Amino acid sequence: MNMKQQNKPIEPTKSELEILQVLWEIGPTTVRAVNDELLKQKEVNYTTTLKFMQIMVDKGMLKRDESKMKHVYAVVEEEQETKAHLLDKFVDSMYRGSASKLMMQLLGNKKTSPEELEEIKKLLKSIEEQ
Amino acid sequence: MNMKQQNKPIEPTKSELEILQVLWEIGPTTVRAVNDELLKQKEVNYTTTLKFMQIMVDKGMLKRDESKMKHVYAVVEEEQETKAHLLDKFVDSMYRGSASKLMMQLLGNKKTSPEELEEIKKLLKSIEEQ
DNA sequence: TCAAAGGTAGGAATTATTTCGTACCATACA
DNA sequence: TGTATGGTACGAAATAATTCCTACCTTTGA
Repeated sequence: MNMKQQNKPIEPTKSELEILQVLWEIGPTTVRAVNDELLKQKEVNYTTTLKFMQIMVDKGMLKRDESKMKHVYAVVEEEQETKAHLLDKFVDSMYRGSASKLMMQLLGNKKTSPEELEEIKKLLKSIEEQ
Repeated sequence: MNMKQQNKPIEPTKSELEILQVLWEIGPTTVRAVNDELLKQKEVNYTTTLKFMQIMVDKGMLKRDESKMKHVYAVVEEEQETKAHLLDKFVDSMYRGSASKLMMQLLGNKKTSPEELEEIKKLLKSIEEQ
């Protein structure tokens, strides 16, 4: 039942997002390699990761090269495109689409370190200067 | 089966978040009023909303005044506290905890309007001036 | 050659989420 | 009083997400 959804936006679940993160970081690779990365963060069985990646192929989130025995999986959509969409969804659902409200939250968030704040100021300054 | 989880952070599902948004906006109120608000956005049956709100009481996300026939529901945790936590979780899972990376995404996002960008610049400028 | 190692496929169980039907209770008013 | 209206409670069904067991296929090396 190959349910590839070409045009619909990619909306990964929590587990799927973890796998996407790994693939974004290390590039196209095998289930084994992805699972090894995930194991650095949490307990997870090889076949569980395999199953998720198969489901993700089915959903059209990943594509796979089956020409070798060790299938190689790759993301379908670019990292920035997927993240832009997810961020947009987040801003919509949490801040009624207001990016500046999110900003205020971010700046008021105790978890945001002074170093991060410094980075943000630099970023904005560089934009100011254009 | 009253499973109130006092100390664990509140992690609402999509539907639960929609209900929280309504309660944050209009304050403590009845299922009917929440459902009326939700109906402005989507089709939803009264008993579905009721069920969610009962589940949310059970999870310790809402509290309820049962002294009158029309129960009045209120959020347990402050809006800003919940949002700070959810934003933090989002930054962690999407940007490895880097708020400035999120910022860059936000500023590069085509969906972010020029007005929003102006707001953000103002916000940062006011911080600069401190 | 044949057994171990390491792949994939697919089913099935469990839990979480979403949805709503039905029963039952209280209030209001004809 | 008794019926319509509008509440809550509860159970159950449908779907999505998570997890892992088992079967089976390839490769490799003793």
